Amino acid sequence: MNVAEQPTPAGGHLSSVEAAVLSLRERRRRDTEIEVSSAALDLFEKNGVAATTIADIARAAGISDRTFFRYYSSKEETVLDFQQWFRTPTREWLTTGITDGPVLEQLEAVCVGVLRQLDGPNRDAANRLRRIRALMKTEPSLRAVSAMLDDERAYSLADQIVESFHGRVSLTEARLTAEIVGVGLRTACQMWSARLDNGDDATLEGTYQAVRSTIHSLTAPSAL
Amino acid sequence: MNVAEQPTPAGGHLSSVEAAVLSLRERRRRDTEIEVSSAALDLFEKNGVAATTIADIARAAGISDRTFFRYYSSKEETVLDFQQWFRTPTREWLTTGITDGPVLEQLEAVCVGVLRQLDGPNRDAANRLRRIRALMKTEPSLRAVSAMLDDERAYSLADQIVESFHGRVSLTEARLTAEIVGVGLRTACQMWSARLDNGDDATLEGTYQAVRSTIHSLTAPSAL
DNA sequence: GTCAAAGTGGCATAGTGTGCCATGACGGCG
DNA sequence: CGCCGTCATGGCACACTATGCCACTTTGAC
Repeated sequence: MNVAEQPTPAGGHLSSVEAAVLSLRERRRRDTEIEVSSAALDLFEKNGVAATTIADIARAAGISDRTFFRYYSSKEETVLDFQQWFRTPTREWLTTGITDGPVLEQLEAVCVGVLRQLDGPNRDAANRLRRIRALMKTEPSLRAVSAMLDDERAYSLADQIVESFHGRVSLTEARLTAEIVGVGLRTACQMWSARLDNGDDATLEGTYQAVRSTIHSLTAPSAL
Repeated sequence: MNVAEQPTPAGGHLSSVEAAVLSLRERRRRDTEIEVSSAALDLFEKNGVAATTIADIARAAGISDRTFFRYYSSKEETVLDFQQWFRTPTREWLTTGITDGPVLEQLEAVCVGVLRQLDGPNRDAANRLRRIRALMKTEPSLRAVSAMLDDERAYSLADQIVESFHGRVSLTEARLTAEIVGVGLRTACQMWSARLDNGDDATLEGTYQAVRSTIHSLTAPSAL
């Protein structure tokens, strides 16, 4: 697992395992993705999301409008693809790492692993995440597309869980598990970003743990 | 509260208190909304969402394209406005009905009240909800817009909670509360719709209670 | 009846999203 | 090296989405 040529690429994409053997084409695609994503983020910060057109982004990234849509299906997605960070670890868990403990805890452990990466070795990824979260505070269209993507991800994650757990988990449980983790992650990111803006130094992992325990205390204690 | 002229309008909109004194303008607007919403639902069921253009809907509803955008900002929203059913009861709770019990439970009680309406006196609203849920199973764009609206609603609901509870609830708790209830409602609607498709007869309220207890058991029991 | 406010439709225009096709680069193979 | 299937790109065309502007009508208050 010797990652030499890309000591974490500019965009802040997680350069975990997959950097192993990329063909030239794949590497160029990766480069273009980073170029587009990073150009878009700059433009969004400078002019706002609404005032930035796809043509602007494409020009700044050195590609044609037509090609833009072969990479992303909307301008908002260009900066929201950080959600992919969870995809590979999740797939690995589902294919080889399942234990017989509670599903929710296992999934949370996977996420904590990713967050720990962001707190530690993957600072530029975390910085990019922070810039995006800052934008999301003032850009409803980013929140909208983010909600869309989150939902789609939770939807398909639930299906994968049901399949991988082979009947031990109902679809309802899987859906709720996926959604609860999603809510937690989203909220943790918001809080983390807010705390950093206040001058405090918070970690993503720590913030997520706090959120987790808040969820716990909200749902559990009310005797009923 | 004598509702004479509209014994629950075609579209299935909740005709609760607000039907009291509507000016002519307001009533015509309501009528147009129902006309559009109902025409859109028919077209979506017949031709699919993607194949239905805004021009189609507008023509079917007897308005111009330009006017369409003064009612809804996308074709998907025309059928997803049922989320508004929760708005009035929620506002009433926040302005006059707050107790000092746990926030989550209070909000859940509000939602259960709405669901009970749908199970009982407001059958046509429930039927409309079911048609929409059926569409959502096969129409990703509807799910996408729905996720967008849900998120926006949760976002603003959290702000309102913080304000109304005047410091007794943190923003984080409010956000999580709003999101958890949202997740529960969404999941309950899905399950309810799925059960009806299976021939079982489920109530929205009962399904929601089941979801609620599943959330409870997912988050609480893992000792830790 | 008069008038301000609001709703409506038509027009123009910017931006979004996709199919189609020609061109050129990649990568395997003889 | 040179051939060729595969893939990525850019340009073009086209349909749809979305909004601003303006003229016209309706509503509702005086």
